Amino acid sequence: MRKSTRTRLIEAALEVFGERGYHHATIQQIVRRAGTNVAAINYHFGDKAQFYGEVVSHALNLDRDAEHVDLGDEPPDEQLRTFVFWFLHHVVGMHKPSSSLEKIHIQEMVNPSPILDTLVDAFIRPNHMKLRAIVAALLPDDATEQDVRHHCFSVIGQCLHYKFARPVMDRLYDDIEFTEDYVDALAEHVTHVSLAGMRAVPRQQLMATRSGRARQS
Amino acid sequence: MRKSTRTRLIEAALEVFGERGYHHATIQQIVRRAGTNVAAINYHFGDKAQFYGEVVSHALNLDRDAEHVDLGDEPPDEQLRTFVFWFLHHVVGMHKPSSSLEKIHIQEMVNPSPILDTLVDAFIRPNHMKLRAIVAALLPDDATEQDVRHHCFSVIGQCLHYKFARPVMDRLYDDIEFTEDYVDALAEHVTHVSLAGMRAVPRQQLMATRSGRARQS
DNA sequence: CAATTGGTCAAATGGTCATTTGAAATATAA
DNA sequence: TTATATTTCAAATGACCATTTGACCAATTG
Repeated sequence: MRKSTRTRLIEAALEVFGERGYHHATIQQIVRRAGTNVAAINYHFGDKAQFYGEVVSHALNLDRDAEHVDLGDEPPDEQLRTFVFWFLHHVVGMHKPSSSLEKIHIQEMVNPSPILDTLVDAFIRPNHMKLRAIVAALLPDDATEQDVRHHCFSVIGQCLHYKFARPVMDRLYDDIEFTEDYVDALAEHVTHVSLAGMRAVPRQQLMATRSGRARQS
Repeated sequence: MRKSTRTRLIEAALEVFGERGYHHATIQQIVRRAGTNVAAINYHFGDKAQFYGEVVSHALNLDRDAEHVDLGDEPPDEQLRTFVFWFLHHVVGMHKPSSSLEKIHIQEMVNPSPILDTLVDAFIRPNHMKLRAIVAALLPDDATEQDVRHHCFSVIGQCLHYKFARPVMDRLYDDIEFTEDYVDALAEHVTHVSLAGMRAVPRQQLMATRSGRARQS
């Protein structure tokens, strides 16, 4: 027997919401892809917002079942490398198509909806904590909470830039191609910069003289 | 005499497009702020798209007249520090309100419109080239084109993350406040990581053994 | 069989928005 | 002043969208 309308709707919506985001996705596009009509949304889910909630829950369940990045028991610098490779390939990569959850993750960062809270709790925070543990292991013992956070954000920020700034990059350079090997090279670069940043000595002594700069213009 | 309707429209639109982006800004909001009505847009500019084009041109002209970051003739590492402070405070900072052009820059990265080409040519590329020059001066002479680009993107990516990921950061940590001093500290951190990444020895020898990783899951 | 239920459908409704229209007001030129 | 062009306005139009409605179909149940 054919999949139930409800199932087809959720699967179609997963794709469409991932491609266009909550606001730009229209019910029409979803029901057309699911081979039914708009009233089915109202019947099965109430309205668009509740529907989106169901779709994200479904994606989170799929994700729970999927295998996650395995950091093994390697030394922390190797774990960082593994993490960055995983993050760039799955969340940013284009060739190996990101899961719908990861696409929705990106969409929600760009145009947050109320569901972002759920997404942070169920998906983003766990991954962030994994990274935090690695960073904390790499930094000196006296590193502050701020240091740990900032190094985490440096890692993630470098990676996500290749997602968010793609339209700009393509205009700055016309020879960029995100092949699998190229993403490998990017991952190696990000790992290299991040590790160097964490290993270099702190620079607290400079802070005092610095504040005041950049207020020039 | 009162400013012309045309001028008031452009100034109001600069704010509204900066706050909401092209797609989410409505003509209503703009004309209300300008104290006129919707027909004025059609009369003076044709339609919303052309109007937006005029607004961006106007912002670019303002920017041309404004003073830019002065990198001086300091050593390149100091120039990088200056650049990062400037970028974080102006493009990312919240307290010192970004110019409308910088807000539109961000909006266009998130939801590109056809105007992005213009924006890249007139605003983004010049700044990128400034950063490129600094990065090239910091890297060893045998650094490849790819290395230069990637280090540029690492700098910018770390900075922009504090703009794009704010909704997520606020949910991960409830004690972040983007005061002026905090942005100073962020800038110092980004500079530190970036400099460390550029000074550390290349890692070409690792590349070969790396490709293949992260294809595990 | 008849009646109820669960599910699907095409069409209607109502809201938001950009865009157009035609009249009114204001400035400019003759 | 009169005539002409420019600018503003309130209201209409039409596109797109989410949501609702009521009819219709098919399976289930007594």
